[in-house]
Amino acid sequence: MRLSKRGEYGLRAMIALAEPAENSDTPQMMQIKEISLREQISTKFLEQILLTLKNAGLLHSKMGVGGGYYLARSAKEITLGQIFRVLDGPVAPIKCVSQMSYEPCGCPDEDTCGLRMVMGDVRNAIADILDNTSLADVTKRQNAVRKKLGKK
Amino acid sequence: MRLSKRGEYGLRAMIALAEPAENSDTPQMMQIKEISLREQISTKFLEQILLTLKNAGLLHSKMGVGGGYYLARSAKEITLGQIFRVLDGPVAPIKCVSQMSYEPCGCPDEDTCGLRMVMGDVRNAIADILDNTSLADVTKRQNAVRKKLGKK
DNA sequence: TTAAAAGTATACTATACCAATAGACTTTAT
DNA sequence: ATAAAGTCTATTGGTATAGTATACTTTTAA
Repeated sequence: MRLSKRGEYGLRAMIALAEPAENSDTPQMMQIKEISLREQISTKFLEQILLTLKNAGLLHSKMGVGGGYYLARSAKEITLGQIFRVLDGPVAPIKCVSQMSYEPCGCPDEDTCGLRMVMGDVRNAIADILDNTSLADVTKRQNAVRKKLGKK
Repeated sequence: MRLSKRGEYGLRAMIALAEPAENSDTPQMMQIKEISLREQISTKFLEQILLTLKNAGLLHSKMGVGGGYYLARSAKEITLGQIFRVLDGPVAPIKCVSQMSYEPCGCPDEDTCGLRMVMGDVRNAIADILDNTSLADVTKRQNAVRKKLGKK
């Protein structure tokens, strides 16, 4: 049940982009370098990832001097599920329970397949979290912990 | 969030081994061929998988004519989580929230990392299902559906 | 006692995917 | 015009997946 590095870096970057915007409604623009430095991610690799996210409509960008990336929508309207699916594909552990890319799995009878039932539960549990957690929820939670620990 | 073919086949095989034993307390023995035929799994590949499961202590076997594999413990006492971990490793989507094989993930500060918090939730949701579902639970559920649908 | 059934054990292979790197190209502000 | 920034395509090295092949050992029934 693994999150790939692409997924991890992409999620981290999106959270970073959501963070400063926290108290303003104007989208915060950040440069690739800025993010890669702060999150310790290979710049070139991050380039690809942000591009993918942009092509998927989750990010906008501005070219040229003083450019950068910014969220395509407000942090409340972007869920981790959306980001995850763009970078790592379906949430389902097995294709026969996938909503976005169903495929039969070769068991004798899908209707009575116990593995399928359980994996369906797992898929729903994961999707429940990822689809109901927005970037804003994440930054909110981070701040709560920071406050509690008296950090930064 | 993927279950590998090894994991899928292994779980399927274990469920198959749990099934006939349902109403008896004596462990049901099945041969590799029998299982591979019924579940449409490459015999040679399944061989490896069952061997792994055996070395992990979840299966026992009997060699020679009339031999086969059977569950090492009763179906109630084997959970899907145990099987999964043997074949596919940790349940956690990211190492920094893994119980069985923790590793830091390189974010600036683990305590306040939002991604880590959410992935921790995901890990717990998955583990909750997998560790609280036994092979007996699965076969029970299968039978309930069979009955309801009037199948076989 | 020996042949066949069955599991055990290693090694190998082809393919795909992942993570990262490289380099050339395009757009934009100054 | 030039430098800063994103865009695009290709390539690389490594690892994981999903098997296949082959030789070996143990057990049992004829």
